[in-house]
Amino acid sequence: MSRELAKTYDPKGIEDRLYQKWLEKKYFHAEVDETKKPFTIVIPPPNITGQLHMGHALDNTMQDILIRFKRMQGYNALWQPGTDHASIATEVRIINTLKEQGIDKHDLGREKFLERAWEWKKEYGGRIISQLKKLGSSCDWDRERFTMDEGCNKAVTEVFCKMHEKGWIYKGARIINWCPVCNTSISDAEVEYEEQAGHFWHIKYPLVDENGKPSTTEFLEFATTRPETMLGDTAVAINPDDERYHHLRGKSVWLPLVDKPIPIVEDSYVDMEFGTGVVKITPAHDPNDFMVGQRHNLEVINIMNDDATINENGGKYAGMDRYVAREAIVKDLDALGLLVKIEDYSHNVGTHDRCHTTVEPLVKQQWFVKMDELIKPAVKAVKEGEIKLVPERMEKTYFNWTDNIKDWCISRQLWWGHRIPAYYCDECGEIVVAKEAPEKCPKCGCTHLTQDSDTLDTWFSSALWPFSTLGWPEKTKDLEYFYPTDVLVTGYDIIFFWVIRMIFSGYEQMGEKPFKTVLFHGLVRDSQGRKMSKSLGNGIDPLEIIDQYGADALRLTLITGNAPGNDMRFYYERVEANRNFANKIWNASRFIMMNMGDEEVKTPDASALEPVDKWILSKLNGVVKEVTDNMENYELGIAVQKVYDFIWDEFCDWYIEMVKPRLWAKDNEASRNAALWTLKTVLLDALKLLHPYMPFVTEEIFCNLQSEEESIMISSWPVFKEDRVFAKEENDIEILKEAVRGIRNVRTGMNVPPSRKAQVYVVSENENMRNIFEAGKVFFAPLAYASEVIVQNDKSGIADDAVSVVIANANIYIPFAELVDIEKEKERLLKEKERLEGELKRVNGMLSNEKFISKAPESKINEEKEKLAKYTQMMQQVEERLSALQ
RNA sequence: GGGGUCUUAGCUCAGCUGGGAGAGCAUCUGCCUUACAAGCAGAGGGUCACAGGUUCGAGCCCUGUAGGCCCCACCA
Repeated sequence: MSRELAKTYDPKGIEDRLYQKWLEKKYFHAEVDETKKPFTIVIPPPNITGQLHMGHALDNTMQDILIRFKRMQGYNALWQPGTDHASIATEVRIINTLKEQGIDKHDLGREKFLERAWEWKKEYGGRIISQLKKLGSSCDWDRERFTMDEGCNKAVTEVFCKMHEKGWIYKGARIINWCPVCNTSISDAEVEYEEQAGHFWHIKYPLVDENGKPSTTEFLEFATTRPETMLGDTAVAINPDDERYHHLRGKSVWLPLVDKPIPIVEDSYVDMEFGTGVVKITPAHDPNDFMVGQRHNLEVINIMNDDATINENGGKYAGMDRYVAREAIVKDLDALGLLVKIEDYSHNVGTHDRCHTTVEPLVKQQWFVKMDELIKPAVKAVKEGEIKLVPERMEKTYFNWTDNIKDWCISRQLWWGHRIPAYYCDECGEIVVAKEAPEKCPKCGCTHLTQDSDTLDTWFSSALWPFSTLGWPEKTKDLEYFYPTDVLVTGYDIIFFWVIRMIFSGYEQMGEKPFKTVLFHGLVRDSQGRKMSKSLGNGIDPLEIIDQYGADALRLTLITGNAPGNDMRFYYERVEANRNFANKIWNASRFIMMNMGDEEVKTPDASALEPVDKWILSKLNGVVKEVTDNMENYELGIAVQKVYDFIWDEFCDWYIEMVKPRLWAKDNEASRNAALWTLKTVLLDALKLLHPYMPFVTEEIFCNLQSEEESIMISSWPVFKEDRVFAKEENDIEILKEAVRGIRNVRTGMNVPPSRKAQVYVVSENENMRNIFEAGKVFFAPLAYASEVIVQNDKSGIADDAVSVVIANANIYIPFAELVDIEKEKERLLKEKERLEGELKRVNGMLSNEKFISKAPESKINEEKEKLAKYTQMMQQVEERLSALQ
């Protein structure tokens, strides 16, 4: 059999081939299996309009890591995939495409429009899925769902009708946020506040005199940022405690331009300290004014059309755009002498998060979800730890929202989405909410009923995603087995839109949480820390990175050096470093395979294992535990860092170098076999630990290394083994490593080329130390560039001017004769002495502190005592050396 | 206005429940040593933002200050 591997790892070709194999073998597929414990993740469904960006890449890499980890641990792992119809985002895209063809949405008509939308879905819905596959995502594609497929539609209708019956979904005229460009209402969560430079118009309204006419002498002054809304003013308000205006109680002012009197009302909402302490009240176009209006029974006059032009209530301004009307009104007020002054003013303006149009608050009939009761179990669940948020601080954000919850406006004046299952009787106006269109009106019996033309907020269906995808409202086996799901992985930016809504929906519909843990990640930013955005053009395409460096390198880059919930910056240099890591493992494996050749590696007797073998096995054992623990705690960055360090530093840089002489020696088959077996065993376990992070390179090596195994992704996760703890060997090898490092250090300090070998004397009165070095000679010699290693218990036969390296309980001498510069050597030893003095001072300081002795734990005290002994001993050696050089 | 978060090596960031400061990149010096130059061996570089406090002991816990970022609220 041939085990030839290319000299560098090239992910191209390999990745697609392996992914295809996994698909064919159905490794991603999960079925209900009562003999196994389920582990479930539902994907945050990407928009059908979407293209894979770094946020998706991060989100899905994290999910894939968790799913692969649990699958290897023996869980029945289901990663439920699907896509979101993304009502408004998709509708806007289609409208724009139509516009390019010169077609208006309304000319096309609803039915034809929806046909186009479905075509769009067919064309682009699959794009993001194929991109997720490039990443290596091990979703169960057989279960792919869509928020507007038959099952999800059923779930939506079911929930709407149920909640309506319960009175938790209602229709009413409330003040809502209106987007004049998208022509629809939007929820509070969709409003994004932007700081904008504007003006503050100081205006005065004349008081109404005894004759019911506007006074020419008395005025009430106030300021506004939106003068055009005055057309809908139905009062001005003052604070009831404001003595400056007490003489105006019960009076009215004259609303100019509209020419009618409006009352002065008293309301504590008015801040006396701000401006003149007078506020104009426009109930139809400001949320606060709306509430004031309700308290004082004020008339609500809507002055705007859906496209934000002034309507017939605006008199001569009717037909003007809101900003045109603003200018005209200011001009007219000025002409009347009612404009006091104009100030520059910077304030926050609500905009639509999709199109950034300034939203217009206005009063309209809409459908709402009543939140006060619904939210309660969702609050309780997080408060009591029933649902865990990772990192924990996200709870603050969560509660900030739940504590200030307002009813959720769910109706949208859009076509692409779930149509509201409400029907209106054309004759008597009766409203019927039902799963099926009613044949006739239950009130008047007529057969002319029209369905509500609105659709639902896109988040209404995604709120049901964790159970609608498992078959709800049917009582399916999947639902029973896989629900509640285990982890939800998502960005903290959609905690309000989605996470909270899934939680309350889960409790309300299922009577059970939708997931046990929410793992949040942050944003992937560019190298300068800016958000990646289309307008800045600073986005980095994950697919290009995959093409250039491989999916494994990309995945590792997104995971390393990052704690949960934190934003991260993206650097090409880091991808490169991770690509190099893939290559490093590739070459280590190549080395092992080359040495294995075609021979069979037998499991050695325990006695055949040498100290180095036990050392690396013991180290690996520790890493297995650390990695597993960190992954259980969702510390993916720390976990993979441990694997990385172990593979590169311990395994490649030390262990492989240490066993080379044994592999090349022809005379000791048992030792060679033990080394090969250890190499293979450690590599295989390390590959398994790495597999969730770097699925492709690990699979390729795994299968090359042992052709009879079909896949690493269905192999079992390594476990900590008590019988592989070798404390003594771990300790002994560390001593040898320290000695090697010391020798290398001295040599480079003297510019000795590696090619110049020298004798190395190890002198120790300690028998154990001598044994350690004797046993390690085979590899110690080449690592320390020694021509010969001589271990003895005294200094006999060693030249006084030999270079020395001091380690605890031993002195190492390298007689370099002509290369040694006595002065430099003294300098080096003095520096070492200085270092030891510092250490001793610190240790002595601690140990002579009575409070430390009485309060610190015993283990800590013993630790320091051991150090004291070690440093004292080393100090003695250094001093001896110094005096010998005098 | 409320809340969160960050400030650690030249850069980007780790640092879990408090017990002698780490990584990658960058810089410098040697090396083509029969897996890997996408590599190997070594080196330099940090009053852990500042000021207090708790503690035998603080990068880590508490309080305050300064600066950055984010979220929420929205005084018209």
